[in-house]
Amino acid sequence: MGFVPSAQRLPLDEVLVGDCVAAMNALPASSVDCVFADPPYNLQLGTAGLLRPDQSRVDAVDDDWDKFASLEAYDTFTREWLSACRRVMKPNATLWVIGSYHNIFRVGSALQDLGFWILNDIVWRKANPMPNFRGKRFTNAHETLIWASRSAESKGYTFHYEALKGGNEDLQMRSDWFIPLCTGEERLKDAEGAKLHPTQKPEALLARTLLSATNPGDVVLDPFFGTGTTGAVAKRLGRRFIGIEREETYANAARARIAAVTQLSQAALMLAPAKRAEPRVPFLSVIEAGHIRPGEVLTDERRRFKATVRPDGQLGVGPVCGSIHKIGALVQGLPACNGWTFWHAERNGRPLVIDSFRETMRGAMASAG
Amino acid sequence: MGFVPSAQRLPLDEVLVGDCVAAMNALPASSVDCVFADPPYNLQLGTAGLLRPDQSRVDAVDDDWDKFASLEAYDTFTREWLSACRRVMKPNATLWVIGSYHNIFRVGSALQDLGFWILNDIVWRKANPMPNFRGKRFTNAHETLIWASRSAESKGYTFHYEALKGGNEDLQMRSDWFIPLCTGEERLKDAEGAKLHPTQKPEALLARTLLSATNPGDVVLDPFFGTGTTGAVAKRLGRRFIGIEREETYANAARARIAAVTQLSQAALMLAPAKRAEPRVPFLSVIEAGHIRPGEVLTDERRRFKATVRPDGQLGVGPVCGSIHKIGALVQGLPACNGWTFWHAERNGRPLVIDSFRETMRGAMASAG
DNA sequence: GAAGTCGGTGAATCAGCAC
DNA sequence: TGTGCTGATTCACCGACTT
Repeated sequence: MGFVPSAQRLPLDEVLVGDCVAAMNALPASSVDCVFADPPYNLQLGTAGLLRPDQSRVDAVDDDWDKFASLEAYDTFTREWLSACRRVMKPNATLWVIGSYHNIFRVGSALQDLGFWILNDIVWRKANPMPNFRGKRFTNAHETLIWASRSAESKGYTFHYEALKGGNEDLQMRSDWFIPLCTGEERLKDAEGAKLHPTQKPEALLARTLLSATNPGDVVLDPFFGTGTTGAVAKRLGRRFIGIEREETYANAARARIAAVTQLSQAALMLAPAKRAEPRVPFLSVIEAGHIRPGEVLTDERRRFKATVRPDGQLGVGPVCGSIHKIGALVQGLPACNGWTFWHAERNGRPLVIDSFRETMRGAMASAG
Repeated sequence: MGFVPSAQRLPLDEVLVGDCVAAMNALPASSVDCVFADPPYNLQLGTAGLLRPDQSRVDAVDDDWDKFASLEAYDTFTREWLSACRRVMKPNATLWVIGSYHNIFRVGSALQDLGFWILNDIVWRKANPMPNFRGKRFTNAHETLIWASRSAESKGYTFHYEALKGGNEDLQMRSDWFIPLCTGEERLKDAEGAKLHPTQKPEALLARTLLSATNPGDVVLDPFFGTGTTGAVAKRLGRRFIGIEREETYANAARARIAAVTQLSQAALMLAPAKRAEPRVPFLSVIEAGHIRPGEVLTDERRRFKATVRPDGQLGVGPVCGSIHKIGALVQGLPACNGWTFWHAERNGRPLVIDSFRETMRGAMASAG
């Protein structure tokens, strides 16, 4: 432990190096307004390593800090750091934790057991997730954040409802957020150009949490500071931070990163989220929404070709089945085909292009991002 | 308990009325292929009731079945029904559970503790969620499903990867699903026109889970059957079901609802054959069929590497010979290689991937029965 | 300079069968 | 049950490079 902060004074806008539980226990009680925590996920990967289809190796998280002997050991660790957080939180402070299905159920249960009161679970929908290379599961395309107040009695927590609504085209901000991964310029690299930290979070994610649940000048504590995304965003948004990080290398990188950040003007602090490209609509969703029935026969505009709609969102022609695009190409003998503009369903005695159903769906999805 | 099923016979396509743990314990072990469970959420609402902005009262879930004395009582209940499910699941069966932040962390922790192996967490993004009337939180716009196999060793579970991909415009199905709430015609009403069940799930949600993770003819168990959405969808998709429901009123509504459902045609049900189920074609057969000549030189697509086809179906590079896969890995210096997609033969002056010969062979094999 | 191509990569609990 | 062989498998984005 390289620091001994006074029990009276908060080490503001500093990165403390050491074990987070010990460091938090050295801070005064009831002293921070918000906690953001990105704890180890306890991934338990296989020993063989995962290969991509091109035989390159996936650079997975295999760091020592993510290794726990058992679920019980992980639970003990979780209760300890959550308890330490709770002690330093002001009565109306709130806590954010991010995790995946590997750990988030353990974390959620533990914080309920400790008396935290869950306000929302938030889904970070990744714009560009890693695919599932083996084709054995659904693409793991999201992570979960839990937002909780210190207790059920903490009614006075900060939540900028109106600002969030204004930044969301006057619709309430939902619990599912669509945000890209941290890549490109934003991703910190080491001298060799490799990623400096395996799990650096996007600043956009932190920005939305801090804008939602803190005021300018509030103190934000991050017990798993890593390369300091929380600190960088806090400084830019005019919040104070306390970072705790076990690895000196990460702490140093975080200090340099934060030093380069400048605070936004007060006026610029509440930006509207950028508009995303039009949402992609799976053909299966069009069936699920009831626009097209399973078993219905689709044709081209001039009714020369026919195909049957399957309940899984594929089209069938005789024994062959595939996506709307693939089957469209097949029946025409072409290398490719846009199924949305090729296939039609009979409505009011006339062929209606299925792309019109997609347009309808997009209208419904617009409010949901 | 109004039923005593034989330990030998499965009560298929029936609704059993009674406590789900007792009912499951009366079923034979290792007998069902899939479980879908929508347990009580333990909502812990305040006693005052929630008012909309126009002062009308929100018709919230306040039924007795959703009341538990404490988190511990809810955990005990959860472990009991999950254990009973696990006993009746076949070794490669999978379990789906749906919940919200009130209960899903308890459920997820409990099933991990019991030895289930989480395959994915799935986010059901609601197209039309109820707004947050007080403006104190984010709109609760999603629920979470956990998909788990019976144990980490259950590698042979059903997952229709190719069919899902085909229904999603040839992209892997992600873990976030956008599906509307159950409303309108689909929502069951009582004699007064009020909703019959407070938490009826949309059939589209069940359809996607059953299409993903079961085969036609599979047995799907639902221990919290309610008004029988699982049974209705299972019947329509050609699956068998076992429903267990405590309330006679709901069970009767479910029976009537399911009786009115007709199964989709066999043609509409047929799933795309999984790629791995396609017949294996030895490389030697491709030579024997005359698609490739012994002595012919194969190359990679860009003609950087060369190998000679031997009459026994191996490839030779200088003094070394081996399978198309082994030699492909060798020349590239990789640990492994799919020779079918790596090697090309010159046809019409251009490299043609040898996998296309395999496709041709498969077509011939299929038509030959 | 613009447009297109190519390679790299992201918190991953990611095989099945014969012997 | 363990070992070893065969073989099935990826999407969105970014940056560097080529045309």
